[in-house]
Amino acid sequence: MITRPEMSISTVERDTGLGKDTLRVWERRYGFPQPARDHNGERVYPAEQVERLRLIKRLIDQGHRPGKLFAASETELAALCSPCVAIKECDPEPEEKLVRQTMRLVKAHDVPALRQALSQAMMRMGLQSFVLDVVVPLNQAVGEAWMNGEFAVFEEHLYTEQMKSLLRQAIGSLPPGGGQPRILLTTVPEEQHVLGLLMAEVLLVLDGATCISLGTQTPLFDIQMAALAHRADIVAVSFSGAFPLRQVLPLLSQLRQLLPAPVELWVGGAGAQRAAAPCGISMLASLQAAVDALAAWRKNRRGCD
Amino acid sequence: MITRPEMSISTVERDTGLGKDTLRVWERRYGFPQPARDHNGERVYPAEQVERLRLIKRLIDQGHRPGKLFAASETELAALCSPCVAIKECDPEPEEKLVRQTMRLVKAHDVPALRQALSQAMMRMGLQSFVLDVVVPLNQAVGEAWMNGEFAVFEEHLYTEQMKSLLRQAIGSLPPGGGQPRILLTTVPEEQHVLGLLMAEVLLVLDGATCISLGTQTPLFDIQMAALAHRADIVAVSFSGAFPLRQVLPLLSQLRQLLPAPVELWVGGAGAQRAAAPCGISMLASLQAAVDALAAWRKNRRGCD
DNA sequence: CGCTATTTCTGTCCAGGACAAATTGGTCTG
DNA sequence: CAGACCAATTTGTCCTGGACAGAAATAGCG
Repeated sequence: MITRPEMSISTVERDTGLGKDTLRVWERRYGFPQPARDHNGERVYPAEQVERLRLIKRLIDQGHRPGKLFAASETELAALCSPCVAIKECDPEPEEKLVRQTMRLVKAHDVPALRQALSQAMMRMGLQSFVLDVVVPLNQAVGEAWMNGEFAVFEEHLYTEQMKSLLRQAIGSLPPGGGQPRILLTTVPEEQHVLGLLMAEVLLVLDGATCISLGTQTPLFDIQMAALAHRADIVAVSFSGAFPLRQVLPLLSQLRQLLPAPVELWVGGAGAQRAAAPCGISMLASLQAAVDALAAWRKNRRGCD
Repeated sequence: MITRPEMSISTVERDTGLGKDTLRVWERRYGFPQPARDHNGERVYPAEQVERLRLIKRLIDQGHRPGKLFAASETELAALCSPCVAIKECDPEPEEKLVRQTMRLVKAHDVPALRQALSQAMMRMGLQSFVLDVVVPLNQAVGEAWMNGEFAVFEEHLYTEQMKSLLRQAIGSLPPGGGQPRILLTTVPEEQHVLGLLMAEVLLVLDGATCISLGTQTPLFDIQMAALAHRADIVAVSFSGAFPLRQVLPLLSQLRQLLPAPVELWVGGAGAQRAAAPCGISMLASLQAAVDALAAWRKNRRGCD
């Protein structure tokens, strides 16, 4: 039997990523959410309101304004489900078939088949093509499916976990490569999505760079120390689409200031595509851009030395 | 040049894991921390106070009372550095040597050598012994080193990342194993440490169980849905030592209530060792206990069927 | 000494006010 | 009409200070 427990304000904060203050001020200003109160006067959020909050959060992270969102009620669904479905229709390539098959397997919870299908495709297509032509659109498709409610959170987790495992294994099987440049990969605190980092690492190692990955959520100060300790030529950080856009630029400026001038700062991920690049920071709009940037670095460096 | 930026209250919250409310109430009650104020009257924490807060948090998570901690000043250091150093002295086993070597390599930031040393040891000792006799004490040693300030955060990240990579690769190279029981592995929201889960997965897969990992931070409700969708016999969650002890039991009770009665709930990790087990929940004090529990499950199940 | 009742400790919640940064919209000028 | 500049609005976060429940510690008693 499935029960939907009611949630306290801190549980909702954890679950939606919206701060307590924000939740309270929305209630005060917009009249939503409107939680019940327990015997002690504390807010108790019904599951359906939390669901809606998650949706709203996602849309806000995409650039919508809260004021507009709280006005509409059914229109939201339209604004939500619509994006770029049309593009897919006219794309019956083999990669597209693989994407759809993968989605089906995730939905069917068939882990062995999922694993095998992805692994096989990777072998067949080669790593670079697999990452660029399959993993990228797949991530996007999974993200959209989650937003539409077609995927539950645990299904997205399942996919992510399998893909992480696969990419890590691929990286491990590559020659360690002690070549130039030395690239430090990580994310800032609060950003826990690592898939983009892994994809980048695959491509960069394939091109002979030395990658040192610190995983996610390294404090800025420690990124600085790590860059020095590992004599990194480049520090690469990634922001997912879910990362609050407002915080991106201040964080990058601070990090840029912390790093020595000769160390380049590369920024990738969906969050990077929506922010303007301050001086001294390379915003990479795609993974291909990262590969290009690597080539450019080498060309430039050869000229300098 | 290394600069130590001053932090806003939300930065400190991110960095220390202490809530804004807690920080403010500590200031009000204990007089620490005592941040400066910016032109707008907002708190600005010096880096040294944040450092101290991190330490205090760690000690509180270990069971110390805040009231005592705020009283002492130099005595803390003693209470901090002391634990179980003595035990190490009388343990010149080969595993112990490997642990120390690994610590040295992390400290030297020598990624290739670190990778090779761990990989070699894994091959030589075999997976099970490697996990039980090397990874477990190594994790503990790294944790302690971090607490003592011997390791920086980024060094701990580096170690964790390498170990995750290694264990994942090991799991990938094992036969996928479609045997009984089917075990769903994950952590609750807020708990982002995955190493314990990976270690458990290695041992359980080695013993022929089918493991489905959802990675970290799955909402309870989704754990429930995943358990049903994957027809799990067992749900295993892990709590690190850094997880607020107070929240463990309520979360477990709620999860236990969500899961069907025949599905067992196993709890591991340092956080599990310090909590009493409610009815219907198995607290596993060690990884060995997990292996034993697996054997017990099989014995019990054979009797039932 | 073991067990219960009371007190202290401690984290989290609440209300409602304030403010700065970002966005929007309007107006004026070239 | 494009673009620059200023005003109004929106919006997230911070603040104070009070309250309270549950855990831990202490006291009291059989």
